[in-house]
Amino acid sequence: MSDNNYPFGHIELKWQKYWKETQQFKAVEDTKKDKCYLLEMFPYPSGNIHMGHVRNYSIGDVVARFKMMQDMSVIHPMGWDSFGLPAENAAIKNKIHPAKWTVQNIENMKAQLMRMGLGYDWEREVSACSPDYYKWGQWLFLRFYERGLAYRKMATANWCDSCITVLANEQVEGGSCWRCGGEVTQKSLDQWFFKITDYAEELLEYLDRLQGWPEHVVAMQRNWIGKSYGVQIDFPMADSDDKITVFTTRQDTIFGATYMVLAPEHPLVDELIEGTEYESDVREFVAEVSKQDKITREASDVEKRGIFTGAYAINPMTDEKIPIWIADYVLMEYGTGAVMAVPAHDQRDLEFARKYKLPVRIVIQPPDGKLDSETMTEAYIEPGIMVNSGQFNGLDSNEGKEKVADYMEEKKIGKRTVNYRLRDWCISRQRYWGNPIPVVYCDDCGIQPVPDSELPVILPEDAEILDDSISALASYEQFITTQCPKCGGTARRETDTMDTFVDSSWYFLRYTDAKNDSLPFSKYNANYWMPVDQYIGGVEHAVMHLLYSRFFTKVMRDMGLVDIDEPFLNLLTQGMVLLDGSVMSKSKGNIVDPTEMIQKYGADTTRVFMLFAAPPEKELEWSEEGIDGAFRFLNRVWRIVGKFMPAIQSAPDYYDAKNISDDAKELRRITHTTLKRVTVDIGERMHFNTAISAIMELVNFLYSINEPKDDPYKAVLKECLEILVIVLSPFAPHICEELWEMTDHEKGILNIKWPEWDESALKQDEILIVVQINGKVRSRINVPSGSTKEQLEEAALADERIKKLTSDKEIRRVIVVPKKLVNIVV
RNA sequence: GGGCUAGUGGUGGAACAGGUAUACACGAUGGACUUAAAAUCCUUCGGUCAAUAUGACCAUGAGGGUUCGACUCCCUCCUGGCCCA
Repeated sequence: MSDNNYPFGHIELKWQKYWKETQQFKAVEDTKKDKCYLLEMFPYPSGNIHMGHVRNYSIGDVVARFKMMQDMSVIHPMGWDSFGLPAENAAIKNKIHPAKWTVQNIENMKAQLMRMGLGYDWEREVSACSPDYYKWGQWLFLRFYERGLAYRKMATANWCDSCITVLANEQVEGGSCWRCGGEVTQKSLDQWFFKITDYAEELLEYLDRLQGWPEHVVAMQRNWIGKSYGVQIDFPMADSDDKITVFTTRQDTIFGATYMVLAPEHPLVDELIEGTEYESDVREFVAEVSKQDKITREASDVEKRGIFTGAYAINPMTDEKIPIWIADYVLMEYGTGAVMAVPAHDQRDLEFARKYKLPVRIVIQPPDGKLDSETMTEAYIEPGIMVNSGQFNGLDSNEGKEKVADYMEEKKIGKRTVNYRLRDWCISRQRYWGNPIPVVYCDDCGIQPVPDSELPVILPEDAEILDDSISALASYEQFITTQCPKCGGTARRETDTMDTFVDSSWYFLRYTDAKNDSLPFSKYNANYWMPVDQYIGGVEHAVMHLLYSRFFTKVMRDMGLVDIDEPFLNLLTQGMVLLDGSVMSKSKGNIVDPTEMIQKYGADTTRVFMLFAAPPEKELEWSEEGIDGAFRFLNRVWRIVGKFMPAIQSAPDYYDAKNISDDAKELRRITHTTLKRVTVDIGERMHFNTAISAIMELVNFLYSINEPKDDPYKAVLKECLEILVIVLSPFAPHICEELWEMTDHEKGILNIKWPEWDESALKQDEILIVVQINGKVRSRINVPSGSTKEQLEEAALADERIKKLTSDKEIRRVIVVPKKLVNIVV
């Protein structure tokens, strides 16, 4: 690198110091201004920032600076998602306490973010593992509990027999324990849940109002909630008074239900087999299935396994006796844990029926052609004409659906219901490094919430973390043993901690009032800043984090803490930064550290390079090719401003736009075109790569013009350079602050108002029109910019080349698109 | 397996509402400056055929379709990526 480059090291530190000292990014609740809440997902403090952070936070910073220059009251906070498993792993590996490890990492990463020149209001910093934050997480848990939204039930967790521990999902690798490689089974434990299903309908309904969200994220959430309309049908048992309730959306196929299938975990299973010849085989099968994880069980490419229970049910429509089976592909969590199997019209049922030689009966025929129940290998799942269905024969199956449901309701066989795929949120984690669930267990009084006055339940920092075979909390006696808040007797503390998704479900509200010590946040502040105007984060959070945050917001609204329905007005889901085709992650060891790049080229270059590489929502395959180009560009800006400095210093402040030379007019046109492109690209499209390329084009143009001689031209040039520095400043803030100061302006480009482009400056006298023959470009003509359709057609047909090419042909049609093209069809 | 998403020159990408495909940049090429190099500045660069030109044809993962006109809309397929409580 040569000495001719601009001195970025000196400049960047100078302005970072200036921003800090003058509190440029302090957020103020100013009711006279429009507010703008700009938020990027807070990072997990893993130790160093990575390229994904650089991308995410550069985007946010550009928008924040842009909004500030548009004279809005901007809040742009930052914090730390600082609870979670990696801290515990690091603790075991490096013999360092998670708290210490986390605090070190935060310090380090905070310095790195500052070195990037990112403008945050650090006074509002939030850290999930700090007691003054997790206290309010516990407080919220208790409010959920009071409202019946937090409850305990048995649920399965991943369990490693040789490590004698619960494993998080990410610790299970292909069905085996990540540490010992031993078999992972499913173990039932009492766990805490949040009743998100109570809000399923509202979470679904409000999706339509999220106009500022990408459609695909809305679609993912809609599918996740998975609302379906169907019927709950009671199937009486053949030999007892019991009944089995199933949920189906295809009640029109019930005449084809030739057997039933229960989930292995179904509570009725024990009863059905007890004391029968099938008992031992069934129990063995149930035990085996319990080891399998649910994704594999639901997958349609694995062979289904099942076993007959020996019991029969009655199909209430046909009065037939049908066998009851148990199979791995039915899950207790969905619907009622029991299904009526219609092999002719459900693929999984068909495969199962073929495997176990169960009867297949066609009850829907396609409109064209006929199915054969003996030979069919593909279930027919489309609508058709009902057959073998008693009084419903001949009906269209869609119509039949309603008729069957009506009949069932009338005969009290079943009733219409709505089913959701969404399940309640298990927030229990059998881990140490998380927010303790504020509950105690008393032998006499049962489950007792910890009183508000005793919050927070402090996570003991002196607990020993020996290895991860058992949660450090669960083995720490001083923590466990406590007094019952009700009777004062000896009681045990809950040792589960909360899922870290709980911490991230309301941190955006804490930012609005981060130092409040009597409430999670004040209603006034929350109402002033919320909702978040622009949320930016990785697409990998499209469902869970964003759904949980929406849920929390609605619950907090119902508690009266805040008046908004939805937390995030506009959402930008940033694409991943990939290396060799997969996400950069510590576990894969393919992290690229941005520090080196900042050292070598500076923060401005790093930011420009990152944003120029691709539009934000696209995934980005990492490559350093092009970093030189970004650096070269900033140097070109530096030099061209220097070159024209004398000219603009002698320029008058004003010019009459109607009275300037053609050259000046052209410069002015390009300047205002650039201003418009950048304003729209940042403010509306959020496409920073094209904004930067527009600025590059302006700079290229500046290199092609001559030294200005007359005063009006100098004044236009001065305006051009000012606009250049302003529009570049959100991307490369340090160099632009410096250039702004150098060109005789007062310090602090953030205090400048973002200029508005002059629409009249964009006009061109002549524009280029394409002339096509049969859709192929055959000529280009220059026409006055205001030409009418008729004038365009006339000019196109008068063109020499077009005349020649059409002379021996018959013109059938002429299509004229004003300002674009003329297409002649021959 | 389900859901979502992407595929354009040697490379990253542009084309915003169906209207000039390849802007901007990287890289490469040739040149200017220099004793030389770096830096800087300028030229050329999708493919095939041409060599007369405002030239022809082909090209946006593959194959079909709609249209005067398709990277863009529809159908089928192939290949990557993300998420799955």
